Amino acid sequence: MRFGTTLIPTLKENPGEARVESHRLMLRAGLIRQLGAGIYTWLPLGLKVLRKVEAIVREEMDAAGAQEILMPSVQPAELWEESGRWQMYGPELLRFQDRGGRNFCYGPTHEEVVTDLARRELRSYRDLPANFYQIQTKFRDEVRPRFGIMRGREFLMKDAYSFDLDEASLENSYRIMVDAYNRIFGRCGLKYRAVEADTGSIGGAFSHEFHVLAESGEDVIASCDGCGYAANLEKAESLMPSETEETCAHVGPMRTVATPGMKTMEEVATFLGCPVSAMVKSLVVEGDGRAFQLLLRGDHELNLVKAAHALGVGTVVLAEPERVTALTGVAVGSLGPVGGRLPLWADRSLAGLTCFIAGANRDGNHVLDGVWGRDCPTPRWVDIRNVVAGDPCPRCRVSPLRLDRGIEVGHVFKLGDKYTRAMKVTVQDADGKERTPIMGCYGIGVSRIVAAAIEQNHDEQGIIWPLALAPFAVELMLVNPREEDSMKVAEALEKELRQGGIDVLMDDRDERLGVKFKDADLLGLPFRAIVGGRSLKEGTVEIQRRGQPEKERIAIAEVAGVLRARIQDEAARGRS
RNA sequence: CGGGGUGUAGCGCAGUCUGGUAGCGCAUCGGCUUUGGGAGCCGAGGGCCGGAGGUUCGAAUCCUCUCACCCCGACCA
Repeated sequence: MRFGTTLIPTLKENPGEARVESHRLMLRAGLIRQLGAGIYTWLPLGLKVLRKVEAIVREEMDAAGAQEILMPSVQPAELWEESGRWQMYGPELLRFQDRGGRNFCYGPTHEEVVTDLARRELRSYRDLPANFYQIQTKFRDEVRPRFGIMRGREFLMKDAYSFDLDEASLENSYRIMVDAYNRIFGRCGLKYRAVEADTGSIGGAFSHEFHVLAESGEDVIASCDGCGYAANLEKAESLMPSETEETCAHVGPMRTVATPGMKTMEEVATFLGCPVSAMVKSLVVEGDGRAFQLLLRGDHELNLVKAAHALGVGTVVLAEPERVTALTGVAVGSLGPVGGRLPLWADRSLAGLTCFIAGANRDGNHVLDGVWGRDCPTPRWVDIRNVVAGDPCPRCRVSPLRLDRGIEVGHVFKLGDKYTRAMKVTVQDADGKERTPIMGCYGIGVSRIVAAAIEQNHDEQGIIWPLALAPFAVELMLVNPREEDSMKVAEALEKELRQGGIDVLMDDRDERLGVKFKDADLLGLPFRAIVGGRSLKEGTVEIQRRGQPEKERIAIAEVAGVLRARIQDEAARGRS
């Protein structure tokens, strides 16, 4: 491909709206252009990258025995009513009507469609296990699209759905997908981590997320360098403290002190001269029509997902301050465990406090030297907080947990019979009995991988593509395209490389060399060959690896061979 | 959804407070020079100042409405 005749609109200046490096660089390198909030056009170079990711995903899915299909992006509401999600799904679901007033949605996911396919086409246990996948455009009307392609509303996703007769078979299908995912992300040249994840409202035994590690990631993942445990923050467990903490020198009788006008934990802690970690904060949540008072150490954060599990309710929401007062008779700042109206559920970490400081359930007052079971009912000890860096690993109980940020690029989980049951999928088993298959579902954010790869691979000058994702392996730069000799050498080299199966972008523009260098750095193609000028006079071509400063002069006749060898070498190392 | 911000040339921005016929840099086009890391000089083209309504002799500028995009928040009492 020639630079001069391809739409590669590079930008010298930083676009104002971009907040993360991948977004900035994708705009500056001319990979994408925004059409609306969270909606982007892929320009030629960006599309090349997207296709590379797609190809890797497709190869590995095929190799794992999954069958590619393509389902409609527009889906009739009836299917969603059958599964119950027409009501359950919130405003993220883009709904609209056809000319006859019939309801449709633009698919944010395809469980309903694939399940409908399964009930029509799968008859016998001999048709199982089956795994269908597609690579398709999805639309989710995100509350707040941001970071360019990273969290767009429209995006390209690979989604796969497996059907098995029993749990053991599903286990196997699931494992095959996890293996395939590891190969996919490895081949993409990404530093990633597979983590245990919450299964959400769908339930099911377990679930894994695949995260590309990056500072700008929106998710937090906890991991243990000692034993390899890794989980996202929603899921990561905290342990019951093994020893009690001496929070009071002498445990005396409980006292009440006035803390007029103090609203935050910090204000009260400062006033009382005690650490925030010795204080107990109370939060009121509601779920399934019931209200609960949750207790946490002052320096800990509530985890709503874990709280929902602990309380045995579907979802929980934090009550508004007015609602809290209505339920408890106290303003939020003075809520506490002593003499309250609501059932108490406390994070396990509080079991380690010999005594506590908390709101007094009287406006403007706090209690000191409270003791569980003496001054208030002993709460139920549950795991409802976010883990923090340094917490002991819940699995090996030895090493400390570390927290990293990640970009979720893959998610696999077992669906069970949620959809097959709701939509009445059955097959006959060997005994001729009707059985309901169970499902697994496996997603990869194809377009998000492009952004994640850039997030992980760039410098001040621009992108540094992993070889496997680079739109071209080589940029062939002509110092002066008007020189006939240079052009001849470059064209011969381009032809030779192409015949060797290597993608080449030739910068044949009649621009100043500096412009071409800057653009080359920005585009970040792995290898660069510079034809012309002083090196050509001595019969050589300069080659350079993006990200490394050295340039090498190689005899013209050998350039293609050297480049091919380097590329093959890197590709081989990338796969191992 | 709540709060804040911004819409002016392809891109980045000034001009808005204090109304007076729209500007800068980059990019684009032409000419000359230059040519190994975003060149210099000369010249040129390009604007429904997001949209609608209003106030005024006169509106990018003031008022009302509206649309779009961006940011922050939507758990810490």
